[in-house]
Amino acid sequence: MYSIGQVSEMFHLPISTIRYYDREGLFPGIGRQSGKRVFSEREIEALRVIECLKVSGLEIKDIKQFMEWTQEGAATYAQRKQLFEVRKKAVEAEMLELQKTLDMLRYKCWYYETAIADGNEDRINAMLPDRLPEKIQKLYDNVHK
Amino acid sequence: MYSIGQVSEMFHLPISTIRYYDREGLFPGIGRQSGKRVFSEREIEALRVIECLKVSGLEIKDIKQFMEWTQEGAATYAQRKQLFEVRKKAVEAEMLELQKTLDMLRYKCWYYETAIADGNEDRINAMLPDRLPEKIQKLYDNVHK
DNA sequence: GTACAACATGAACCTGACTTCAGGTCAAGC
DNA sequence: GCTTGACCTGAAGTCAGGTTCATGTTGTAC
Repeated sequence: MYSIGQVSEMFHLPISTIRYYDREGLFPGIGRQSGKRVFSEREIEALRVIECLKVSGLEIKDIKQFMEWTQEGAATYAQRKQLFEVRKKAVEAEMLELQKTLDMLRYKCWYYETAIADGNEDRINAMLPDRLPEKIQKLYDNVHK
Repeated sequence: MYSIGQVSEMFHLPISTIRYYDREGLFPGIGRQSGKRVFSEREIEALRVIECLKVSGLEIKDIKQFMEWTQEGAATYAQRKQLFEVRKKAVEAEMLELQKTLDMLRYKCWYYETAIADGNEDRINAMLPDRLPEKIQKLYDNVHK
């Protein structure tokens, strides 16, 4: 059993954020002791799931929906599973986009390294768009296709 | 040379967004023809960089800063290179976090698959926290450490 | 019994990134 | 010359996800 302050430290979240989550219904049925929130293992796991779903791109109101489903027991197993399947696909797609972004960043790093070495962009411009060093050409093509 | 409408289609961005970017200074020195914005290869490449930097987590005002650097020529090569290096590290860190998120999502998918098969969570709870199937145990440990 | 830290509340405020709105310009086709 | 479509503007509105504020309560330490 933890106080809001302890949870704040455990998850490196401001207290105001945790209270905001509670206000938004992310801890349905959280316990109270003389007015103070009591975080049990249930709420701790809820927070782990909240972090996960947030990173996956889910909005707070949809996380609330999920938390309501967990209150309804076995009847909502299927919905809950589907939610995680959908999030899994979203994260996989996001990773592909980040991979492409990384290629652009790597290309730009090479670009400015070269520009710094040359003192200008003339030599690079002469190589564009299809006479770049092999590895760099791949990055360039991947992003400028 | 493209009109704002053509650029909107090319990048699947609302016209209002492109105008907003211009208002925020993301196309310094963009051309005009009888009042209308003219997007040349310069602005097209700018938009590719904008998308990249946005995905990497950079804010609009910092992208504006970068665009100003590109106006200043060779004097800012070093700053620009460093910006991309920093973004590269940020994206690499983000990918690590997404990888962890994916492990949580995979664990939860297994969890609900199993709960659906069993009709309840009793058998799963009996396996927790360290008697899960080997592959699942790894996901679980990775997330609940 | 009073000071203090840690909690509580509702309401207002903030920020970033857009979007919408009301009204105006411009070139092309009829 | 009028309509139409594509463009323009500044100002205001929206939305998510918090944060801040003013004020109040509670349990413990001195």
